Amino acid sequence: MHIFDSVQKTKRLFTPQVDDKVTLYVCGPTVYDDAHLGHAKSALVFDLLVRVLKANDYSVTYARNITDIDDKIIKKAVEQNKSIKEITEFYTNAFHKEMAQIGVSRPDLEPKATESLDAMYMLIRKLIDSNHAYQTEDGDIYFDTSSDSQYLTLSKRVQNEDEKINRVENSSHKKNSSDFALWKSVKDGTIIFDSPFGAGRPGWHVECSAMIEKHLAFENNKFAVDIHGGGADLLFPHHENEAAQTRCGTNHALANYWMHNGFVNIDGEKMSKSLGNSFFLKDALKVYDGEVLRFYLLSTHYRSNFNFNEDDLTASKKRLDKMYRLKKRFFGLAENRDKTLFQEELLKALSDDLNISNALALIDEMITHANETLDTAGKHKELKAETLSNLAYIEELLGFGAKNPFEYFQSGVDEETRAKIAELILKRDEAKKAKNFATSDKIRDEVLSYGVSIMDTPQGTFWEKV
RNA sequence: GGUGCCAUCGCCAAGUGGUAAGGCCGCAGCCUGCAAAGCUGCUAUCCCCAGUUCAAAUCUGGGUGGCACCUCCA
Repeated sequence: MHIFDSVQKTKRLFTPQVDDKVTLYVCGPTVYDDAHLGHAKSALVFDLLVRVLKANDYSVTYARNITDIDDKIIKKAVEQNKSIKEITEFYTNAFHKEMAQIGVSRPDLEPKATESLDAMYMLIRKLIDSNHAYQTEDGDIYFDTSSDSQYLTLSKRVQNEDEKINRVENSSHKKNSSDFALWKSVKDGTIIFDSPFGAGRPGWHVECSAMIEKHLAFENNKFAVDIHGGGADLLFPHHENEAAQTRCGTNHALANYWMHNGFVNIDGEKMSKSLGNSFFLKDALKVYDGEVLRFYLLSTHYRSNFNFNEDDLTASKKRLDKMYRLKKRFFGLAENRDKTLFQEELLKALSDDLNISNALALIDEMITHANETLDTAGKHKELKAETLSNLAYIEELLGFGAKNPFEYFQSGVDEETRAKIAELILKRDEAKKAKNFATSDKIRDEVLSYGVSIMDTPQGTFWEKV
């Protein structure tokens, strides 16, 4: 398997540190608001990565944190006169529910900041003891970036001298402008945790380093985790700072491979609250099927920026429809799990830094070939077995096609309408049998008025929601 | 201003030295009572200029045009 390492900026052969065991850590959401399409994209990308790693016979331990200590959470709690816990539980539950709707499996570990304070204290202690961190007069603890000769090697950033001077003047107690908070002492009497360093709350960056150390890292490994992932915007400063903390506070580097997913834009615009709420996953799910969203958001390479657009989504849906129509032709038949050449090629494509475009092209070709063979030789036993196996493999590896195909095409249509459509189709079939085509076509128009299309097959007449 | 990324058919999108995958849309045809679905066929030389090479979309230099990060952010 090959992975593009976004720090070394090159595609590297993936080799775990320990045998066939892979540790993966991905920065998860800060639970102060609803998940947007960007959260969905990131979760989907690493969900796919885990599936592909497993298909390559790796044993994967995947951790994605929940940041439930944060200034924005506190702000919201104060605004809504609720407890921190009420806010974080609400959004954590919503996150889980929405991720499930787009087929994202739960990670093996989902550490919360509030449950990892001990690990943070330990790391901060080590950093202070080794002179990589210092406490100011007012109780804040900062990481001393000048103490780390490798600082900024991750994001390959060059510090701006002018800015450096300005910031030091603005922030009275920091030694260097780039120093970042490990611990913020309480100043306004809001939310506090009692730590050995006084009351306050941890900085964002230290949460991840500490959780990785607590849950995934082995003391004497060269790297704390094999792969560290997250959105492209996290490279600096978040990952840079995480890496510095781990490097200076433990005896290993943070990650061997870094993966950063591209951004989701809406109709060419960067997502922002001023654009309204259309970018919330929950709102997208009101309009589009979760699996269609999954397919669409995964349909382009994970490192590219993604432009969310309704026309493209529609085109993408048609591609998924085609797979389900093939599944219809096999519905009810027993699954077969023999490994086929197609499956080997599919895995090979995805093992090349998750090349989804090549994978989807292979799927399209497989579908076309299966349809073609089925059209010309309906009772092709071998083909049936192979196709069933292929569809099951796609479901496992990519999470596409798990639904009942009839349900897939008819989702969102209420019982009453379904009954009415069924009744009309029955009438039409009678008219057709009597070769009364004027009547049957009239009935068809009536069926179509429900926003569905119908298709006559050897197995009978079926309808799909348009 | 600093750093970095990108530019492939009407649209989406692979391909990083060996002669342009796939999907959507469109056109023609097969199938069908007619449709729909399915199938078949057709449609680009890769932003511009210069260079390296037997060979470049792929490498180098220059240009033009987008975008991202540098503050919280997936």
